[in-house]
Amino acid sequence: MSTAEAARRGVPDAAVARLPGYLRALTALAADDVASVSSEELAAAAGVSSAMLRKDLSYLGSYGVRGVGYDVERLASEIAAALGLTQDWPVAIVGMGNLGRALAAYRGFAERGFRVIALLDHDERVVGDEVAGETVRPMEDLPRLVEEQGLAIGVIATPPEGAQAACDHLVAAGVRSVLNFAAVVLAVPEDVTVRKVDLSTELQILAFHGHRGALAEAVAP
Amino acid sequence: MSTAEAARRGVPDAAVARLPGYLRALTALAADDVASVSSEELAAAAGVSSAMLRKDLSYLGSYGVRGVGYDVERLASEIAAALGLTQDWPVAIVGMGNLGRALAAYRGFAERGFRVIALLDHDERVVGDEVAGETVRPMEDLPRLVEEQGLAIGVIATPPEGAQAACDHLVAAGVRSVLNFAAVVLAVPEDVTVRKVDLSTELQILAFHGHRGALAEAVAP
DNA sequence: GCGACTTTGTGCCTCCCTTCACAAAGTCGT
DNA sequence: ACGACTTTGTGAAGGGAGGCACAAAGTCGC
Repeated sequence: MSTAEAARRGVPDAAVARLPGYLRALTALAADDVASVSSEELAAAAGVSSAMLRKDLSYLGSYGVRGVGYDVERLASEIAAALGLTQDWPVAIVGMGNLGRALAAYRGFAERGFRVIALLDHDERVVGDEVAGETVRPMEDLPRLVEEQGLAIGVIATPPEGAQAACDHLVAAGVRSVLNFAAVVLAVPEDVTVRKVDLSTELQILAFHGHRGALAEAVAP
Repeated sequence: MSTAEAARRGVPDAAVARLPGYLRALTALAADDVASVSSEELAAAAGVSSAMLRKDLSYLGSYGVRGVGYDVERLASEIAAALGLTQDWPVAIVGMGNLGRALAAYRGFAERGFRVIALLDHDERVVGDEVAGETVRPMEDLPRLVEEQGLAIGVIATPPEGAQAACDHLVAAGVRSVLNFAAVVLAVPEDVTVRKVDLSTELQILAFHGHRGALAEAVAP
């Protein structure tokens, strides 16, 4: 089964969400000059069960060797290919408030072909400011960024009120992948993919578990 | 069914993860002086189906009125109670690099009873620095923060190499809820809840979808 | 006070994901 | 060259979550 076939048949979303974890574990192994790894070892490194790892990898193809395991370099490159990480992914960050500036300064984006090519804000008082060595641009620059630089991913770091407008700008310019840090549900055409990251939600889920743990203790000590 | 009963019976994790979204939508409605809302309307605001919303809420109890809908204030307060947001949740941020400083400055934490009570770092060259109006403390302060201030949630914003050590410090001090921004899988005792937020993973998932979209187009235009 | 209407709460069904378990396949020692 | 051993890849079973559809329950108008 070729990579193209696998992509056409469709990898379950749940499996896709784990692939980056496998890739990271493999990269770490490669850095330690490990040449080969079993599903058991790799699964432990990625924090999943070995059966799940094997099934996930089987969606991509047969890249292991029975009785031996997986070639680290080879598997890493296959996963990277499946994720589409062989190409460059230009990223723009919209909203230069506290969070936006933090994201602009954060090095995590630079990994794996994600390049922050522009910082934008709709507020003309912020446009022109220098943030993390880049000049903040107006929203009107978006269409040009898409056409001339192949901008593909937009990161929304605006306050909740401005998020939908920012998203609309991105979509109108042709961006079809959005990472949303604002605490709102964004409405988008169905060919646009949105992923949401919300610190407040995460904390509230943690609160539930902490709360629940304390309660369970009180009920059945 | 009382809240305590509901908590004992157990709300599915998938439902818990959506409760913060409902709560946020309700808070927005309350701010607009809306007194009552139907499952259809609330579901739309939270971006889920009405059937799912009703099922999720049914895990908490029967707080709706048939033929009418839900009382906004009442439901908000029931969800807040279920999530454990009636109490205060002191939070500590560990790791004062780029990301840690950003999180310290980010106001999103202040919502809903989450108070950042301490910023920590293991590097003595950073300890004592002023970040977002707070003095950075050494890791050794953790046990005291737990005992004297009820510290309950730890946020890990260290580089990947230091994340496990930071987590061990938190757990040893008695923290049982951890929000992990580092790109590693943390090993913890089973009574500790860890949630992971990873920008790189999110971007890679977006890359997959962008990639796949382009591929599907090429195959069947 | 009663009937028509609205909207919730939930039993049931379906689908997808995870886990189990084993046959297939390849390696390594002799 | 062959047999014992290891580890993958996958068919089948099991479990859980989401959607459907309707009975139950309460409101509102008359």
